[in-house]
Amino acid sequence: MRIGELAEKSGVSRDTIRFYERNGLITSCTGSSATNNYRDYADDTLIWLGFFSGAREAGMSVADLRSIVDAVAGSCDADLARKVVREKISELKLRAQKISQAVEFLEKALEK
Amino acid sequence: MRIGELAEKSGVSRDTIRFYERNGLITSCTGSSATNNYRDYADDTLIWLGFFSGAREAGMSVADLRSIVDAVAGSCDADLARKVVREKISELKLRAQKISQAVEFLEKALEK
DNA sequence: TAAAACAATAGACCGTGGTCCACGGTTTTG
DNA sequence: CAAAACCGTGGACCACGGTCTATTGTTTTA
Repeated sequence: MRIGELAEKSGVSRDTIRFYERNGLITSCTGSSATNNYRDYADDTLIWLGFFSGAREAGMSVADLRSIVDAVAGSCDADLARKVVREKISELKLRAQKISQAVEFLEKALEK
Repeated sequence: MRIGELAEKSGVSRDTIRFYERNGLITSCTGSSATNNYRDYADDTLIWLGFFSGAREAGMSVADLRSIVDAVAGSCDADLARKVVREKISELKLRAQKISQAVEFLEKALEK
């Protein structure tokens, strides 16, 4: 899949896709048909991009995403990978708590 | 209360407090004892700062906080104020959903 | 009363997360 | 085959949320 199609399907702009790639969130094999150097993306890149968009809205940084990708896809050390992912999960849950507290504060403000 | 004490008690740096004030999140009456122009904060500023810290971690922008403060403290129009606050609450809940989804994605990644 | 601690302002600076050119090459399409 | 549509790179630019510095003025405190 080329960048335009990926952008279209994922709802992530070409520029942002290139930005993510520069930052190691995704990879592309430069098509083997050597006449051009267009990026070629695997189908599952779409899945990842979907996750990234949601995760960004959930408050994760690009660096966070990077470390997840490195852990999961990099497959350096399975145990370490799991540890990284679990860590990110608990960070997310902590953030969810902060949200509850903020909601609570605001609801109290409404009551008054 | 002067800025140093407020910073100490709230855990928010002096610079950030002044930044928040510049951005309309808090106000101070310049002490009436006119020899200096030191900021003087009401006690409840501490409460607000606590909320702000949590809300920032929850992913709210300074502009979001500004509109809440304007609505609640500005007391322009009570109904409108409630509307603004409810809106922010639902934004927060949406974000919480994004978090659940991200957690779900990551937990699935762990299973594999 | 002198030094240390605190405060004010203005403005420079920083990382993050993109977004937007400009320019040149490649592919598609009518 | 020419024009339109697409892609690549590099670098400028942007908003956001602070943070830091310099300079000057005010309190505290020993």
